[in-house]
Amino acid sequence: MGIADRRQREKEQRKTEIIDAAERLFFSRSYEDVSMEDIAREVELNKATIYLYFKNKETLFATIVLRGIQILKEKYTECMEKQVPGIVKVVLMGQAYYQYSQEYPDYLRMIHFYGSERFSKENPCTAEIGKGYGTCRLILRDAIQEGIDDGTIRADLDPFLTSMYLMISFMGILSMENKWKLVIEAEGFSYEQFASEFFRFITPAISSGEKSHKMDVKDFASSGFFLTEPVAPEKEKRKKS
Amino acid sequence: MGIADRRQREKEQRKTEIIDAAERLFFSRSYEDVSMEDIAREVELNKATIYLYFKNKETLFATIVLRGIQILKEKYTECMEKQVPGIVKVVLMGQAYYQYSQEYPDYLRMIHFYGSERFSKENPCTAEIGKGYGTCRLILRDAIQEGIDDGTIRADLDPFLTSMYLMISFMGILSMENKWKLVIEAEGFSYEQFASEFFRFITPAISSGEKSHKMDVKDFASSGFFLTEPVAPEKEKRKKS
DNA sequence: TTTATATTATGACTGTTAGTTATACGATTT
DNA sequence: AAATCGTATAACTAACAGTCATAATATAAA
Repeated sequence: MGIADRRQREKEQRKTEIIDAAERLFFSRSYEDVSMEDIAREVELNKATIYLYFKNKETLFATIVLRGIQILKEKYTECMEKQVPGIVKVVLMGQAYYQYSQEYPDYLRMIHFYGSERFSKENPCTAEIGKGYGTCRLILRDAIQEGIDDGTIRADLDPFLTSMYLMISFMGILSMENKWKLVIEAEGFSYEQFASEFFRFITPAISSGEKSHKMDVKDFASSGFFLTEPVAPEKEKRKKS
Repeated sequence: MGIADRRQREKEQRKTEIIDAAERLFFSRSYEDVSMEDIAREVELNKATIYLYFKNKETLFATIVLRGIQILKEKYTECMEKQVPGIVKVVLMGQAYYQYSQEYPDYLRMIHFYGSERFSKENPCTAEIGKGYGTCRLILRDAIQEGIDDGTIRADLDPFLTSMYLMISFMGILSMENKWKLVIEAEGFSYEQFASEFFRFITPAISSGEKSHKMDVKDFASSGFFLTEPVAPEKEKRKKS
């Protein structure tokens, strides 16, 4: 009994060792630039051994992506638990996404890479990753519903659609960092400003314009609610504070 | 003289034949599922011959992506030439993107695939594709500037940032069709409604709230300006008209 | 017309990689 | 001590991007 247990534990530990080794490599190089040979060398096992633990390279990669999604889910859950109006939860979730992109840029890169085709939809991991992302969106949707109920979010919005639009926007803004950072900085913005300003841009689209809009500008802007100071439309004022 | 000309023409024709054959295959299968052998067979040439015309598979793929970008650029230019207020141009550009996604779903898929890493940034085609996309965004930025000048768009918005946010949102909304279509339809929406409703969602974020906001709702909603009728927040009204 | 030259095309090749298989090892059980 | 079972491995296959020496073909020169 104890022996079977130990063997089970050892097996799971081996699996974890493989994931850890693969993660180190996938964090530092792209999917195509990491071969199963490389991973085998990193974890000091034969390549064929890895295939005893993972069906294929895709599944191993997806397992790491799932780790990343899990962390994001936790961040969203924390936002939801805060005692603040619905619209503030929504903005907090956007900011949580931004913070995630700064804390775990490699997970985020892998998540986006996994989302971009080439990975089989039949793989059970794909469904699980989709479910993980879906959970985040559901949390966001609940926050939107709360905002509608407490009067801080436009009552005519559909919570489902709005949660989709916001998730897609968050994802888009933060998946572009590598690609468009230089363009953004060439225009005199830091990426942090770029992300922060997005919340100020989007708030009027969701705000009920009564309680919440005034609240954003007056109460939150000065108390660290937004990531940075607002950007004035004149170029001269764009320098990062 | 005439002979050199003819040979030049013939060479370019061969190149076009290769691109056309590759396009047919890349339209029907994914990047990884189309081999250079396949393309060679399709165009009835030896694989090595293709390498006389294209440096590598990436470059051939990118050449097709450029065709797609060119078409999008033309659509944006058309919107810009319309004699309408700035905010209407902006929404028209979003709709142009939607129409493009319906007319040329395969180009769009290839464009998004090209954008998702794995393709070398050193390849001159990558820069050219980036420039093509950049041109679209500049057109959008000009439309936003016009809207600010004619009072239909919030004067406190930065045209550069706003054009980025909108482009990213358009791209995001329309790159998700394959992935999230089922989720959206499970909620009782058609993808067309999903895209159309986005414009109604985003308009308050850019509208100056004076001339333009009322204009959207009163004048345009009933005259085909939006793609579909507005969606009421109740699930019962979600069926596609 | 014949020969030389340049361009275009090709079959056969290399190197790399994901994934498989037959075999060996080592711990546990009989 | 022998049989059993799970784990590990070396050697393999198949597929593919990209290369190269050689051949075929068209143009130019003799």
